[in-house]
Amino acid sequence: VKNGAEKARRSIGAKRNPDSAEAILEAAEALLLEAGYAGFSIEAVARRARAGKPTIYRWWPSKVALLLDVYRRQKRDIDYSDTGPVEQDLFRFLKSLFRQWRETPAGNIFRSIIAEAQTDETAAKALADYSQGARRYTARIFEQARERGEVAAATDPEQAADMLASYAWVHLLTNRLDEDDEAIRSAVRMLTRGMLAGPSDGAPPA
Amino acid sequence: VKNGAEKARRSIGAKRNPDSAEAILEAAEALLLEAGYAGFSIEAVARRARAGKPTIYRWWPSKVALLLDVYRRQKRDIDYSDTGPVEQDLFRFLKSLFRQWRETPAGNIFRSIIAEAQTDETAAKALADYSQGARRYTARIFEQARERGEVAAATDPEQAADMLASYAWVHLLTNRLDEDDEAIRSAVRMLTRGMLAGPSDGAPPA
Amino acid sequence: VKNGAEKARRSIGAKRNPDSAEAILEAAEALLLEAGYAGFSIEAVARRARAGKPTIYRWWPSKVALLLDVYRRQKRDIDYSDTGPVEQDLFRFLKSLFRQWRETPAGNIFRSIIAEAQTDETAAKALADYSQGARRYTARIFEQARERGEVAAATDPEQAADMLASYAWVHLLTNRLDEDDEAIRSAVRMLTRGMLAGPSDGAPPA
Amino acid sequence: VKNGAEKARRSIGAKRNPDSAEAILEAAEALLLEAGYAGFSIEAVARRARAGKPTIYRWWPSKVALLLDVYRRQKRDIDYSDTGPVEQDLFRFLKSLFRQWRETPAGNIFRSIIAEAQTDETAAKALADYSQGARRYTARIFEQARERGEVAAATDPEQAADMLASYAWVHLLTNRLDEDDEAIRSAVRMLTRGMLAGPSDGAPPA
DNA sequence: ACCTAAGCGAGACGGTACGTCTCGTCTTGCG
DNA sequence: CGCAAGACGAGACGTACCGTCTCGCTTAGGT
Repeated sequence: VKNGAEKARRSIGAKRNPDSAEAILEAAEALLLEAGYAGFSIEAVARRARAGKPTIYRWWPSKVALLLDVYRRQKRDIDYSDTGPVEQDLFRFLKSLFRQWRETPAGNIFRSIIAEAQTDETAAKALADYSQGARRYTARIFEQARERGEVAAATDPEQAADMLASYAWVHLLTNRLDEDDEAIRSAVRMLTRGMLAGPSDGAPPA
Repeated sequence: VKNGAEKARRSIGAKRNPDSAEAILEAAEALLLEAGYAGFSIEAVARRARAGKPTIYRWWPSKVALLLDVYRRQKRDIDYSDTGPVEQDLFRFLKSLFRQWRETPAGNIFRSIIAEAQTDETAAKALADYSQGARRYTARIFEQARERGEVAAATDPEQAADMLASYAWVHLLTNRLDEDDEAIRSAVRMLTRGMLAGPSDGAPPA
Repeated sequence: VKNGAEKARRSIGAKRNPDSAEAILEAAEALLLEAGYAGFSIEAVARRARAGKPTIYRWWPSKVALLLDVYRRQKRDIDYSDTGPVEQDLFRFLKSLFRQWRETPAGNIFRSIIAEAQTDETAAKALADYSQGARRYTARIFEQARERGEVAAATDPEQAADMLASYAWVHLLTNRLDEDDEAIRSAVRMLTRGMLAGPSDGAPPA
Repeated sequence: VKNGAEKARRSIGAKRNPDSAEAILEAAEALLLEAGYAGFSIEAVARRARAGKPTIYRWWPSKVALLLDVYRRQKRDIDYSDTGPVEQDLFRFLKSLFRQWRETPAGNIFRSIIAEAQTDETAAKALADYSQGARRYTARIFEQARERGEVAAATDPEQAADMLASYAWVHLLTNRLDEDDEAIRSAVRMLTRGMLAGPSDGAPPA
């Protein structure tokens, strides 16, 4: 990224050197992009970033913590608009999330994180923390809809966000991010309107 | 399983020794049950099965192949009853699925396969095949419900099964298999009735 | 040594803070006493002395320099009495030397210096200087004995001191400082009377 | 040593590959020769021998064990002849030992071993075992002399060997392997005849 | 009845990565 | 300018597995 002949980074005193953090995150991202998760090791990141391993371990207690930081560092371009109607909001959200996961390294990084969490206890914890935060954030779409009176007062926004995220995660994990608009809309419809037969046979009551 | 003092297995001539295969699969399964995917290594399986590593590599070209064999060997005991009402069927299904995942190696095995599928192409293919089959199978609950007129004719059973499976998978992957009955019932309700506000504020239209 | 709750030392201006030097030397000494040379690292000394590593490096350019300073700081309490008879003098000398090496940091410090001198040129020089001095000093026991006519006029006091010191050093280096009195007396006897068979079969000629 | 393009060594079955052992010992020796003890690390040996670190740890439990093996592997050209007279035997022994220590890597290797033993517990043990063996071996010179009636029956051969070895070790450790013949002869004389003044003033009783 | 072929357990091999330790250098911010 | 503090790049430590190899054995099946 910089010129290869750059000077070795040094300590800048008894505080974190942001250059090192930057170099480490960049190296991690590049490795994930070039060689996938298989090529991603603390050793390799250190080598590429010209950083000492202890420097990485100092700031990222585990591989996943680093991975999550790389994931977070991706420029987000997710459409979280919660202006309603809710079905439109959800469609836009899923559409833009799938696109980002498809077209940037973010998707593969997040897949790696989920995979790692199946092996490593601390990874599982880190993922749980992260996904709870994300869930809470997404829940705002449902909260706004509830305030607008669009969805039933009894709806639990977090539960709804959980359901929504599950749908997205599993599509990511099974390489099905290329669903067409109709499939996504249909999934949203099931979440919002359910599937029970009614007077108008499942049409929205209103 | 057998007595610990058993004789060392030997070759039974120029053909595969089924006792060894059995011992290897059993050891693998036990490791997955006891320590999860983290404790699952060819080295550990060989040690526990008192088998040579080459014997494992001879018959299972990769870790994933062994994993998949262990998975296939699992006995399923899931309640797929589709007698209706559909919400009851779904509740029973999730309940028994979560229990099996919690109490047998199946959960850890399945988690492992999902994790491995993020890296390994074979695993991805196997997972795709398997999950499509499972989805189709689960879809029967919704098909039956449709035939009984319980759910709207427009409901896509596979799509519904996909949604249901996503909810289950993500709970497995994030160590949330211990949801109480009310949470499961609430998730089922969201799938079946949706969340939109109606004349009776979210009550089922019928 | 001091109360653990003491305030952090600070600079006392643009000159060396003797408190820090003192704390560093004390910490180094304590570490050598407690854990031997294995536990002696600049890192550990700094930690224990609550000093910054650069402070140590500022005043002691190398590990060896600090080691030598710690050694010089040791109080000696060796019985150098040269009143005769010479075998008694030598026995008392070895006895008190072994005791001091066993019971104070001096033994570990000296071992460390010898070890370091095998690698480090400065240490080798310092050790050579020191040991020559010590040899000359010890030689006085033999000189006095010669003046008293106790030992042969041809005896080279420095050579004898060298032999004596060698015996002591090697016992230090091989953890054999706990020899009983008889073993020490026997060693002294070999030095003084030799081992050749004589008219009275090894008895002193006189 | 061999041509650099040699094939990678492989396992030769469930038993030690002597080629690997050889390559490791050669690499270790070369490193000690070229860079001294400072450049000697398991890591470096493995790199140079094109061996895996575990292969080294499998056969040499510690750095010193390897070091000792390298030392033992040196072609020995020590004159252990015990034909008498004993003073001649001892002179020849010391002379040839000093020469070997001076002119081959053996001296520096042995210095390293002694140094390492000051730090590492297992090293100390290994050195103790080795030096006891060597002492017992050297003691034979004195035993033979005793059988010939040359030295007093009360002489303890091991004690004498200890004294002799101490003199040699300390000369090695303090870079004094270049003593001239007279100094060595004089040291031997002190061991054999002692220093006490006698009727003939220290002359041999016989 | 012999011989060959392949499977078996065992375990060593060259590697790579792990997470921790200490090294000696550097900067900061306070006094 | 000295000081405590502590981050930094570097690299060794000893361990765990990886996937491959060869050994010495055992048995089955073809001749």
